Amino acid sequence: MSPLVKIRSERDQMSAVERRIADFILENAQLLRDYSSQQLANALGISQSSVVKFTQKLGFKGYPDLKYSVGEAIARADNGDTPQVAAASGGEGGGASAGNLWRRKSEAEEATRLINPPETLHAVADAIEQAGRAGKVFIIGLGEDDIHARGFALKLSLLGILTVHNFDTARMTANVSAASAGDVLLVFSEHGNHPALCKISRYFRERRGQVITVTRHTANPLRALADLSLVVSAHDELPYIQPLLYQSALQHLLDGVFVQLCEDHDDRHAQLLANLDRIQLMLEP
Amino acid sequence: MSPLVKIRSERDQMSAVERRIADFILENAQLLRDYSSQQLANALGISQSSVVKFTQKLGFKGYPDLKYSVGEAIARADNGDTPQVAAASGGEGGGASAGNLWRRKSEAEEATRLINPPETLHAVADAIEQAGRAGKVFIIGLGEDDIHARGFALKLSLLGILTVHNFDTARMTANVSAASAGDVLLVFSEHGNHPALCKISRYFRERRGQVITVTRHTANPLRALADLSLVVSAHDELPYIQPLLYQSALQHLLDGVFVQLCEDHDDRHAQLLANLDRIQLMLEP
DNA sequence: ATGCCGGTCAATAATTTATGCTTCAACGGA
DNA sequence: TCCGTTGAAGCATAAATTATTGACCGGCAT
Repeated sequence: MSPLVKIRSERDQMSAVERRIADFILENAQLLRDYSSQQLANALGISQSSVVKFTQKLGFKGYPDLKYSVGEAIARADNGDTPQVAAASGGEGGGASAGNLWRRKSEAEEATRLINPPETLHAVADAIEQAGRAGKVFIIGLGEDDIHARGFALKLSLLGILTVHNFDTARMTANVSAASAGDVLLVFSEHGNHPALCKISRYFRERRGQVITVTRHTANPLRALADLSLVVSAHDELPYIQPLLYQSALQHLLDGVFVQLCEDHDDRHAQLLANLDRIQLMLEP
Repeated sequence: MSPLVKIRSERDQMSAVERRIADFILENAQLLRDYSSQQLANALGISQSSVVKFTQKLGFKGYPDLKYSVGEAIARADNGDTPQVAAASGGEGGGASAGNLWRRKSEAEEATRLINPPETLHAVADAIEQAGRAGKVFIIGLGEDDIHARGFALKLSLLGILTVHNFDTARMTANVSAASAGDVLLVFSEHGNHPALCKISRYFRERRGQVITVTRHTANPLRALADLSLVVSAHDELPYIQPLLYQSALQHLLDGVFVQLCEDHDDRHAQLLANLDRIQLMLEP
């Protein structure tokens, strides 16, 4: 995976100094070739050890390893971009941004996949499965987040998992008072700092329920409350592109959980088939 | 020029030791990543200084410089066959299907892009833009289709386009009676054979409104009624995968329309920015 | 034969990278 | 509010990697 995508994806979680390093590398990747860790540190007015620690935190063996990887990424990009442009311009009018959109989405999806360990996905799927067997699944999201909340709730109900979906904090607060141990609350909140959602989550935990949050990959109050948290990485300078990336990456993440639910549990799968059949019948009588 | 080509071209004029270094690098370029100059020397049973001298003779600044260049060359070369990524993501539990899901989605998105001519996308964007300027945009979808209807309606309203969204045929029927020329109806229906939606569309046409349908790429009654129709292609044998593909491809299609709306009309873009700002303010007071 | 020359190496200097330790500031709980 | 904890950042230094120096050796032309 491209180190640049990785840096980009973790940028939001970084400290100030780390973020400066990240930005410098992202903007001057080509310069890295001639920079030692010390020079990079000087350029930013920070200590050399910070640079090394930065690289290690990202999972590289050390500074030379990062440098080498960035070199590869640049080389690949130089080669990868040209055919892409050709394909896009050959494809359709206005296709430049269309092809580009697709590429950006892929990056966001990949970055998102990387920051959510498979164990977490498993754990989330398991928690939902358990709750579906012995309790209830509460789902909430506001605004655009409601779209995903709604879609996911629909899917869970197709699997025969009882879900309580709300898009209104007042009603959800009321509903949550019926929660008990073994239940799960799924909170969708891009920025994770909506006070009402935090309150609901806290209340839910007090009632011994398990809280799963889905937010951006930042340190946010909501996520801090979670038993399990799914995180999304998606960035773009263009304000009308970034939400598309966020939603696409989030959707991909949810799809992953859904697939796992289907594949890990044969009975869920069977239930899904039955429900799909039933719906089919309803649609064309 | 590629360092590997350079090495090969000068190989014939090298001394014995140099030639052994050259051969080793040419045959094991990928191993170079993890070799220091000392390790390389050990592997060949020669001195480390010979390795350094070798690199300098070739015109590199030193060993790390050669190493970096070789890294670039490899990255450029194995453009296309990168089994590492697939293997890596396929490694973990459930990862196989995760990587596969991604591939299938891409295929569906591409297929969908291919069957929707850019003129149609343009026409749809234009129609919506017109309606937003001089009339109303009605949006309806049932069940899972409602998810997309809802999401798209939300986006349009961010662009300052007045939308009337319904997920209930009775209410929509009532609303549609307020339609007039210059209005647009956007109908989401995967299979396109819901009688009530057909009726609503017909009624809408009678009132001189423009009907845009979003359905599967099949001959279906709803699509037959459309002034403009967007179509989605997405197939999979697995019943729990196919809906994911459908939704993903559909979303991508809608995103394309949305981007076009943003990019073709600066004022819409400006409106979007203003609305995003306003929302931002509301979220964190 | 002998002096020159390119090639190699061991030793070592120079540079670069990695790590241990300290300080400081922010956060949360008593 | 105070205190203990935590984590980020820098400094000093150890470790490593890389580059250079100078000595040695064998071939070769003078």
